[in-house]
Amino acid sequence: MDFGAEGDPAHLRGGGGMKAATIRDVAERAEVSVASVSRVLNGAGPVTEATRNKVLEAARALQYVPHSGARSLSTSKTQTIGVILPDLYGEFFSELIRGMDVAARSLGYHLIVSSSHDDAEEASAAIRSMRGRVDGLIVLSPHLDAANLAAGLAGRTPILLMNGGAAAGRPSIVVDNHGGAVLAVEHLVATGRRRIVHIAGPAGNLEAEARLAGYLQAMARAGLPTSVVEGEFTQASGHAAGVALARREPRPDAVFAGNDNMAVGAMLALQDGGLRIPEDVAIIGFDDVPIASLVRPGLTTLRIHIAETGRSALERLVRLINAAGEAVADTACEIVRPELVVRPSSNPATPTEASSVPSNAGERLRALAETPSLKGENS
Amino acid sequence: MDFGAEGDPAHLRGGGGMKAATIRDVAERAEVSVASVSRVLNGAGPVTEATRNKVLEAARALQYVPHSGARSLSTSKTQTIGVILPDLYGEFFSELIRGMDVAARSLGYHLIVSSSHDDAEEASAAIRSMRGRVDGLIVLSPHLDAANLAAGLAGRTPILLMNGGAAAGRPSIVVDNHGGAVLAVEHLVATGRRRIVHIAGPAGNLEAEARLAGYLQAMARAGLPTSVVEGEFTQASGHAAGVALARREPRPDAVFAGNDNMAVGAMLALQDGGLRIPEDVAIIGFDDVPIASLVRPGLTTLRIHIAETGRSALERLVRLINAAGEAVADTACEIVRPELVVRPSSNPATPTEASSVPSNAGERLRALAETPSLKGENS
DNA sequence: CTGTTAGCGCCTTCAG
DNA sequence: CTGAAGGCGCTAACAG
Repeated sequence: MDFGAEGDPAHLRGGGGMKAATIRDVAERAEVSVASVSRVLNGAGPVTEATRNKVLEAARALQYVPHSGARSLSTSKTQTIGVILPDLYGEFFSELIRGMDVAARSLGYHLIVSSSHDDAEEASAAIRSMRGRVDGLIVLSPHLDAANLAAGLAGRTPILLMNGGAAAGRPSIVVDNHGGAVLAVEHLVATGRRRIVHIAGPAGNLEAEARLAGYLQAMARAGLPTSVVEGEFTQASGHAAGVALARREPRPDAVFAGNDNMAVGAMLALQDGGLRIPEDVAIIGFDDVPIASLVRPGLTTLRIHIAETGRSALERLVRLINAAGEAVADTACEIVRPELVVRPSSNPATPTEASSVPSNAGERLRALAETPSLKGENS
Repeated sequence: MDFGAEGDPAHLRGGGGMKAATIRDVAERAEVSVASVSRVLNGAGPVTEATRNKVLEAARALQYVPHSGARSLSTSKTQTIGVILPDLYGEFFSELIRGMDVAARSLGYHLIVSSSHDDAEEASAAIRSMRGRVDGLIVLSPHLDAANLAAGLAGRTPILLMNGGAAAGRPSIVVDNHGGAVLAVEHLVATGRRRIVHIAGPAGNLEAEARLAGYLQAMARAGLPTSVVEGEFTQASGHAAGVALARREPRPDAVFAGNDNMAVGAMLALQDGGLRIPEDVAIIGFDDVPIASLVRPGLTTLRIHIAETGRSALERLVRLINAAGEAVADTACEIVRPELVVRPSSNPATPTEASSVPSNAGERLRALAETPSLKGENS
């Protein structure tokens, strides 16, 4: 043990002040080559039980941890995927990320998130800055069209589009926003509503526009006059819209908001304006974020299994990554169809006298019926 | 879409099939050395206007994007920081991450998140896997104590602890959970409540335990009998607790939940059980997540400016990173003091007859008063 | 089975 | 001002 007697005090510090050990340090201490160390640590290649032990013991002694950055460089695999999103507000994106994170973990990938890109240029820069640090990208930022995407990538980084603008020929996942909106309107019409207002998402947002289009079409088909208020997908904008609507004459008898965020904001505003939900005004949102079932009355909405969608998106991207070159096969645009979830906020108008009690029986009943879902979604 | 008249068919594909250009490719095309390219692209070092132009133009033609992984290896700076958290459920962590993300962006850092580590071993592995891909770590996972931390790092990766277990001698940020709990109880006592039950967070969670301890101490000081129900920080567990409490005799007149999640769950259960909030039972939570102001009645809680805390945490970590070696100065444990936010859920018991209208005047008033904050928080 | 040798793509002295 | 050369830490052919 000539080398063992070195007595280097720095090593004794247990990783406190020393520079991290490299594979070479381990090799020296174990008196083998770096190749052997690599082989042992990666479980690849033939190794004697003897050297294996020497390496393992040296690695432990040095508290060696492989430098994933260096490894990435030589394998050209980072085991991390990037997610480009518009911002982190609201529950939609956090749910989505949660789903992706779960999938990523189980597939051995890391997640690197990048958000709040105001314009296409900035978003494009963000995606560019990902080169060399991710194996693939999931893009949700609505600012990125096909052109900017192309400008952003030099290489063939696999990309999964989820920003509503299904660029033809690119793997993508889009929600059937139009169809969902139609379902919403049809539900309201079927339950006796006629003066149905739509609180739209921001102009330029493809999802918002598709939902708006669906509303317009369904209303036209029902022979009803349309009315659209502009919103921004935020609770605040929904609230503002609600304030305005509460004063409008004749008062709307239903509100279809472009997403749950705005629906909740509008609901609070309408309630604060003295209107009863759903007796005076029915409300329906879009997305089915967790909060939708927690507000009172519970919010009718179009359910997208958000976390589930995120999980499946990530899995598909990983498949794309592994498929590498010949993945030209997967160029499909997967469509997620929202499902109508009826909650008390859109109950058919009930007799006026019944609505003055804190909670009518019907609502109470539904609330209880919903309870189990809490467990399923949150435990 | 004229990508240049070069006529290279591969390039026309808009980054479709070519392998990404390297710095060497740029150098060759510009007929200079890689060193010059590097200098130009990094704006460092003296360069002739002529070569600078040649390089720039070559880079553009090749759609060159620097490989950040490679750059990291040579500069030993990744410009990304890792966040280790227990899970992504609920609004608390998503708010926190949002705050961090904003700060990271403005400081030129990326964020890599890693969550859902069930035990200390797994969490320790996660943090180990970060070596070489982050410049620093923010640890929120409650499973990691000082020992496991030390075991995880070989080098001197800066770490900011936020898991409630302020390891002495390590930079950390902790919430004054004990003090907050005392505030909660004192508020309830001051408004006439006596049978105050605590829904505690999971045993073993330091935050949960501190809040519990605060509750016990404040109750003792007030000369009141204590009662604790176990929860898990989830809405479901809060709901379950609420169901049990609704049946209890004598009925509690106040519930202090370990966090807002559980408070909301309990509130719904109590309401569904026919109890009125706050007339029959007052409820108070902890954290002040966005949803706290959206449920009805609005939830009284202890406000932690979550996103703000996240932002400041990230900034501090970056400071630590830049301070590099001599940072032994910052070993402090920053304390975040929660602030009591009174909302209708803990209003003093009001006359019974007033409570039968859908919303009493007082609640209505407060709801309106809260509205502006929506704008600030969500726009 | 093991060691040697090239790189991965970039930055950065150090001469010229 | 510019180019050549040596790493950063690791993996992956090759020879032995």
